[in-house]
Amino acid sequence: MDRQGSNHALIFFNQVVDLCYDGGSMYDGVNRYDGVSMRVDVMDDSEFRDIRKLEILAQMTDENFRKLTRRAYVQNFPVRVELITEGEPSDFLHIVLSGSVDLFSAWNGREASLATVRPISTLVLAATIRDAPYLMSARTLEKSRIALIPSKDVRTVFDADNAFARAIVAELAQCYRSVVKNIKELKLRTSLERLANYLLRQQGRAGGEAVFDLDFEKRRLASVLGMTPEHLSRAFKGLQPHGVTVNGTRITIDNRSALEKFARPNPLIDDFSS
Amino acid sequence: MDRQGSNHALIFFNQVVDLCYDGGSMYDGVNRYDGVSMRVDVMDDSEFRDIRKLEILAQMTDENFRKLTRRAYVQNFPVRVELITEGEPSDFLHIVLSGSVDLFSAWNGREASLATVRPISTLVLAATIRDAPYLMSARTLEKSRIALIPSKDVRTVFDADNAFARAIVAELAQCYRSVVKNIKELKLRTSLERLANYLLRQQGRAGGEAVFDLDFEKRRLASVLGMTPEHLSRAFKGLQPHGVTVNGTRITIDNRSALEKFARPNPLIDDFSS
DNA sequence: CGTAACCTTGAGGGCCGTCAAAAAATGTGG
DNA sequence: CCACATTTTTTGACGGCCCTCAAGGTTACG
Repeated sequence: MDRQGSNHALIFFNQVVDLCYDGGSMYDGVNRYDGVSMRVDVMDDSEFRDIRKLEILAQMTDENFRKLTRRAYVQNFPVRVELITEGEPSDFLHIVLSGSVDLFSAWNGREASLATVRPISTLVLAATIRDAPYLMSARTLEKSRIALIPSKDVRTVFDADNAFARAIVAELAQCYRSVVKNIKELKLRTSLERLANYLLRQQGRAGGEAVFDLDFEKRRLASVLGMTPEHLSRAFKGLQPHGVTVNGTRITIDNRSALEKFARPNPLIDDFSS
Repeated sequence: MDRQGSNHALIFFNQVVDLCYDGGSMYDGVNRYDGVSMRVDVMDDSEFRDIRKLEILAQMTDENFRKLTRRAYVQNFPVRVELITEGEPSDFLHIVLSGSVDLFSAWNGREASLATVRPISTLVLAATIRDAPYLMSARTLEKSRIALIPSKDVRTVFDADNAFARAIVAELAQCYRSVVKNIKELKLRTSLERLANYLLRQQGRAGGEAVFDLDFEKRRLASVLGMTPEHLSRAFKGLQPHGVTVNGTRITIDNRSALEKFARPNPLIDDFSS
């Protein structure tokens, strides 16, 4: 295992040159951001273990795992770096190891957040599998550590390793279902109802406490929920009669049953697990 | 091949008893609909060939195909029959052989169309794979012929047949991407823009003719596009300045380039193929 | 401590939904 | 094929939801 790690180290640094300092490379735009340099690292043992824990990688053979990670590398990105851009070919499968990433899309001068990706999971799996252009762009929401696996290697191993292929099906089916829930929410609920249900879900994730913090800025929350920041601000006021108090990013749910009565949460829209 | 067909015939009729006339079966409610009886048929040779053509079934071994279709059967449904109901366990993988099916969802007294399924493709693949409850309901839009494969058999063969598993990944990735496009459309476009782009797509499907017919009723189109029928009626008027004339279900696009200028179609939202 | 984000608040207006009723289209039984 | 009932579509009036623009307040960060 140690030797693998060392082998990779060399290859990773080759990749650094290719990917970060070459003129025409995918990531050459990164250095725009305040002159912050991206640290590119070997994928060390603990990271190997982290990645291996990913559901889609856990069951595959060691040999195929090695094939998959041979040309892979890990990189640290500062906040607000655009990792991928919609419309471009999907050169890499990205795996978020730490931090968080915003998936968004733009059209005709407008922009909308579509999802947030947290560790440890993948970006743009579907695009990689279909060898199709990205449908969404991605940018870091905070300092993030991200593994990049060449899409071609993913497809090669996908064709060779049945456990990997099956794991990907499960992951994709999960992703599909979560997007369907998103559409249902957009088409069936008003913005006030979406906010109310979001707060209920968030409270659940925060351990059910009556007081908890929003886990990202309101401007983004507005976009995720499909509304403007101004409207979100008013929507919070609109939930006061239903037992919600807001102070900065701190939310207090004084009366959960009242909020539930208004929000009418539904497992077929709000459950993340199934 | 003939012998296969005959063997299945007997099994199908056993299934008929189990599924259509038993008190507690999934489909016993079907006969509610105006006393119309569902015709349940053997899956004859031509239908075998049709199903086999389905991308997700084309590559699998004959033996696994037999396993998959052993307990499967084919049924004719009249218009407006609810085939599946959201929240119920996914007992069958449905394959639309002819006709068309509306996928929709309801919450809190509201209802929205989410997609239309046309031959030859599957419903609820993700639910079947994950052995999870349906997220959407489905009803026939017209007289339809539908094959039903027990979900358990799908999962069994999925575990045994690698070609099948891979084909399902491709199909799921495709479905995922199409749902993402749907979300982008909802979040980034106004209803007028959604209608304009829908007309451009529809014109393409109709062979590019300047005059073509809508392929389903306006009430449903409104729901698919995320608006009310009344608003759709006004939206059509709103597109007149952009070169669109409407007469009943007949659409005339007098000035495609003007419409495109307004609609700004984008392959990352409007392309169905990629 | 100052700059630059972000958040809030107000005013105004456009988009879009609801309700109601008339017109048109569709389906049904004789 | 016609007459009738039903459903769909259209139109009008109205109101609420939600966006835009602008300004002031707050927070975060160098």
